[in-house]
Amino acid sequence: MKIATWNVNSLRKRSEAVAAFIESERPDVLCLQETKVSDPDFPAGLFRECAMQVVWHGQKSYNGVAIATSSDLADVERSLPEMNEEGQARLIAATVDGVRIVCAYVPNGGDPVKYKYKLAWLDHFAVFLARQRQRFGRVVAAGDYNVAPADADVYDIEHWGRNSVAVRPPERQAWQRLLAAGYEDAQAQVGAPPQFTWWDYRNSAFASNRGLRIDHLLLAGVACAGLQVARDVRGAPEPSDHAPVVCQLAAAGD
DNA sequence: ATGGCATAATTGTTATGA
Repeated sequence: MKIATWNVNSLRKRSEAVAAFIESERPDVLCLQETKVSDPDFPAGLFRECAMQVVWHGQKSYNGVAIATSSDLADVERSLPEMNEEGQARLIAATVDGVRIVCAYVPNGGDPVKYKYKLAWLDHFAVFLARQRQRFGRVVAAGDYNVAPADADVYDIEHWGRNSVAVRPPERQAWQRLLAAGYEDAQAQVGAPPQFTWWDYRNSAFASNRGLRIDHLLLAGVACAGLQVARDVRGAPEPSDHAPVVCQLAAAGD
């Protein structure tokens, strides 16, 4: 099974890019974040034309997540339990071919006022992931985590700033608690050098490869056989500021 | 220290992102 995750920064703005990515990469599962579209306006036809089923959980203007698959979707869940009072659409989960797929858009928390919400969200997410693993056994939790787990996941930690978003100790500790819920970073499984997944729109950050690795796939009960960042997608005209990450799962029993 | 750029909401300007 090939699983891709991509923060598209507006699904409607990126509809042609999404169709082109599906056409070229042919993922079995595609997790999308920052769809930025309310549920009645969700462009489901885009996925029908690609022969994919899709489920979504969105809101007006901000956030929004979706899971598309060329197979069948079952047992769909929306929202993180106990974090729904904020009304932020950041989580959707579904089962595809016996693998539980979790698609998450973790709060950015760049604003100090919102940082507490990010940390609270991550703590609830750790509990959610532990329960998903207990219930389903085989889980892939993909998405934009807004955490660069190590300094190697940052182009230049001193230039970015050790007190800047995505690298502060509390959010890195929260990331460790996600692993402690019984998950392994697909990146760690393949052992290759980490690749950035996000580059600022400003100051030619992509051209000079000043990026962060903040989009991840956490695995429980399954193994990653190959992991790639689709950098060409970030280099295309009018791109999202994130590139897709593509994970090939090892066949069951491997 | 701030802004750079992009997007959605609107249609001049603000909220948000990482």
